[in-house]
Amino acid sequence: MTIQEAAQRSGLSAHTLRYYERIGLIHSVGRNVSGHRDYVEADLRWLDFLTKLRTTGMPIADMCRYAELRRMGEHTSAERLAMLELHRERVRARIAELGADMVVLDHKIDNYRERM
Amino acid sequence: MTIQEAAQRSGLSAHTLRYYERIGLIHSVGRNVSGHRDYVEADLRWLDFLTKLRTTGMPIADMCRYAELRRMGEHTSAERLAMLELHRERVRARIAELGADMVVLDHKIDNYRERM
DNA sequence: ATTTGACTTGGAGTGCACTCTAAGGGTGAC
DNA sequence: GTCACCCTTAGAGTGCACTCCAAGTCAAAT
Repeated sequence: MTIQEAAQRSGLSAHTLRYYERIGLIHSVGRNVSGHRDYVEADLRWLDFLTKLRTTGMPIADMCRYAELRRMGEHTSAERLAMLELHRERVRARIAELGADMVVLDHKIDNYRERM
Repeated sequence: MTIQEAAQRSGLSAHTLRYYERIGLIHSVGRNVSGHRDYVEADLRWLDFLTKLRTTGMPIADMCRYAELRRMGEHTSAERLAMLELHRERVRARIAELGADMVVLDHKIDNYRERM
């Protein structure tokens, strides 16, 4: 799969895919005879997971750490699990915060409606 | 109220308060005899509201637009209401997205747990 | 009277996450 | 074979939202 196809399917730009590889988020994408990147399904699954971490607000630096642990093998599972659990807690807190802020927003909107 | 007190109570830094004023987010904070900023309760309430918009992800540019409409008076209520409703919709979508992503995160965590 | 420290301004600097450019090489259609 | 268009790399540039700095003013404490 070419970088354009991978970009299409992952929702990331080709620029971003190269950038992710450069900083170590994606390890060893294959190259074809002419040196072009050749993505496989496993790369796409990993990209999807990375994208989930990103859209839920994990910093790139943490994602790099996670990717590094993953490359180091099975014995890093506990640390990876801990990272995910901490992240989940942050996402949960973020959802709660957004929910609370939306209540304020609702009130503000009600006020506007009443005055009109 | 001094800028330090306003910073303390709003949760923003003094740097940020000056920045917000410079870009037009906060209009005409009073000055005391020596030219120092002198915040009043109404400023604090406005800052709290601004902070809600920020933490829910509204871009600074949109907040400036909202602040500008507010300064223009009552006849801009409809446009401000429309902005808030659009923003609320985005926040709702964001909460939904985070919730969906958290389900994936939960599965991933379950997988780790089972394998250990 | 001098020191300390908080304030003022305009403008420069920072960190993050991309995003693009330049220079060069490979590939497929005509 | 040549044209259009893809790919490669290292490195520079961008946009956002702050965050800090320099130079100067002012007020209270010693």
